[in-house]
Amino acid sequence: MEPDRFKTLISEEGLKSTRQRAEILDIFLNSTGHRNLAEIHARVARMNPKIGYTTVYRTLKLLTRLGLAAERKFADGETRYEPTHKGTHHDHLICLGCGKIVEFEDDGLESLQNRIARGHGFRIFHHRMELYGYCSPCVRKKTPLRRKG
Amino acid sequence: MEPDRFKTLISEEGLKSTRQRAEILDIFLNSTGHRNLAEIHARVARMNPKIGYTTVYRTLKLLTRLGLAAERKFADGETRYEPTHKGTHHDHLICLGCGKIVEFEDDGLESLQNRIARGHGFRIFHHRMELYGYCSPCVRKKTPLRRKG
DNA sequence: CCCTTTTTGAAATTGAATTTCAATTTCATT
DNA sequence: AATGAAATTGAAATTCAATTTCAAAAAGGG
Ligand SMILES: [Mn+2]
Ligand SMILES: [Mn+2]
Ligand SMILES: [Zn+2]
Ligand SMILES: [Zn+2]
Repeated sequence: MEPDRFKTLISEEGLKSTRQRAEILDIFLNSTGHRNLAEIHARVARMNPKIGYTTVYRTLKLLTRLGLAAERKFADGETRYEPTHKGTHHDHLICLGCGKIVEFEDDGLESLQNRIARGHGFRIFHHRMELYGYCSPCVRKKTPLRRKG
Repeated sequence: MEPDRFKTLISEEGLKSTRQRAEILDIFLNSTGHRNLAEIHARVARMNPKIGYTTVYRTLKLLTRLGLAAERKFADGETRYEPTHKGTHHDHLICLGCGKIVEFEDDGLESLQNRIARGHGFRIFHHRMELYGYCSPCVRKKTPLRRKG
């Protein structure tokens, strides 16, 4: 996102455009997703050690409100953030071995969820769906299946 | 679960059978699911005010290890427990209006999840799937659609 | 530049989850 | 029934992320 578009977005909300917010957004958007606050703050602080943890916290909340960030809570319970610039909704495959997170999108899954909800008289607004298991490298590491000889 | 079967189960684990554990199990199994610790402890304390929060905490952890309880963390982040005596795996529909939780099971969903995981080279061990929306009474309350006249 | 409002950041607070530890209880063994 | 080692209990302490507080600093409209 260009700095100017962010300034506009910010001021449309009646908020002020600050150096801190711009820096945090920049760093956040240019890093890989699913990071917790401590990680994001560490990265921000490497660039500008004056920026406090609280400001990073508040800015990530703000970005979430603006739709630029998405808050995630996987099984470990920690709050993580990911940029939404990829735009579309997606769910997650999470490796219990190495922690790798793979994103996926499946229309069949989405429509099945809606069908199930409708079957129970629910009108769904969002869902949460995470698949926990082992990625193929980790499966290979764990189960040496059978060796030659 | 009969007290004797619990005693056996407990001692098979090399643990001791105590009055507290029996009481907590009894109360836990005879109440509706998805309760947080404070709620479970409150109910236990009503029966026996001598039993401490910590013991309830540890006992629920124990029951989870024994497979008699399942730990759940829905979107509010609080840890909740439900008895597993219904046995089978299920997922949840959660009403954002009234908090009602509806359980469902859908083989098609389960197999689709496995298919998706396999497609990404993952071997899945468990998953988490919650659908958030409004139940029909809450939908009716929120959107008075159209009135006669 | 001025003034009001917002923002910042260090420190304090909150609250659930977990650990500590001395006192108590269990239970296998006499 | 008494003994004693090992497990359990429960109040209090600790942990730790999340959130709030508040005085000082910065933004930005006029
Ligand atoms: Mn993602
Ligand atoms: Mn359930
Ligand atoms: Zn892996
Ligand atoms: Zn409802």
